[in-house]
Amino acid sequence: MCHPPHDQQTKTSSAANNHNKTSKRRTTASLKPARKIRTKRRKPKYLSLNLKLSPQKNPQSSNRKTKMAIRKQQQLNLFPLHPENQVEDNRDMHEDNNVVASFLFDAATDSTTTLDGLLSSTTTTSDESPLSPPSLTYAYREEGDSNNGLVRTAMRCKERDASEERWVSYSEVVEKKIKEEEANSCVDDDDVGAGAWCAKQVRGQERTLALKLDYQEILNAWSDKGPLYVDGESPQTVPDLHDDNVRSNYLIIMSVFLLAQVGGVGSLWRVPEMASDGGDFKVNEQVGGKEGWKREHREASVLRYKEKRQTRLFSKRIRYEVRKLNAEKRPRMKGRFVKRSSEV
DNA sequence: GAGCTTTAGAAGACCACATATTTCA
DNA sequence: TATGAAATATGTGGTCTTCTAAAGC
Repeated sequence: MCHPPHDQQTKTSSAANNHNKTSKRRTTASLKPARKIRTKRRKPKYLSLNLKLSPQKNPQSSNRKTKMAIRKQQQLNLFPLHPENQVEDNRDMHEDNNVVASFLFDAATDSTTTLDGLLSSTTTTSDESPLSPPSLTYAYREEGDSNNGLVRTAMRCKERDASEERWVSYSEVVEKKIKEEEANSCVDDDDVGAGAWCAKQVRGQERTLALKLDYQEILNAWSDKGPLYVDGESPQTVPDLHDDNVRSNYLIIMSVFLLAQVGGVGSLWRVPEMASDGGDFKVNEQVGGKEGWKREHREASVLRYKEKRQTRLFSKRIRYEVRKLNAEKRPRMKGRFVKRSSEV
């Protein structure tokens, strides 16, 4: 259950208690100097939307204001700004995380790779199936052989040498590809469109092609596929990952989120072509052209996305206002509901 | 740098009960 | 097939506890 932000009063009171205890200890051990005041703030342990919630609540003091501001900076950016609205603040995060992202997605060296394959395959090695999509595990096995190596690699991101840059901008690759194809007089204008996996074309070049995700493209592609949340269904509804269509869409969402977190928005994958029925994603080597995304459709999608983004709400969603009212009226003891007295 | 203590804050548990949903006759 | 009763599931908010990352020693 997702609760609203904790009551500040509770926090302050418990903090006050702690301080009392501390001061007591200090008096007994007065010879020792008091601890220095912390200068750094801890990072949030878990992903929290708390600061996205109810931002308009009246702060009770400027102290609290600054506290909240500091904490806000620490929150993960669950819904990062659209690339065009990004500001410089993100730069540091990108610098820190791009290495992780590059390593995560560097696995995609085969043109047959799909997001599905990339995310679901965890044990494949090049020995087992040379034709199967390269797995994330395989990516790490370039350097190690642990099954959970990828995770460790991600965690170890700080240890990686910054000079070990493997991140290849998709646009660069596409440009190269287009130039090559233009040189061969067989270029298709729209080939830059969503979802071209062009590892084949660049294989053999100096660098291994990294699987890239075009963040904007994915969001645009998703914008006309309905909300991320399943409105009107019970909150217990979870994606049926046995359903190929659902799984594909779900994986895309997760990819967007993951990329937003670890890779920023600077350089991202291109999304595979989405079928017209909104269901499956297909890797189509003949993407673009007349069968691919039509310009008008894409513009409309972008518009829809922008509109949705403008009107996005971060407040807690109350499904049943009546229950809220009832709960508010319900008697409590130390925050817990208690039985109503019979006289009422 | 390892190992310990302290601090602070996120997350989750807890409660009663009205309402929603499902099942069955 | 329609209806109603019974059974079951769900959601709601304030406070407290637990857990744990980070800082300090």
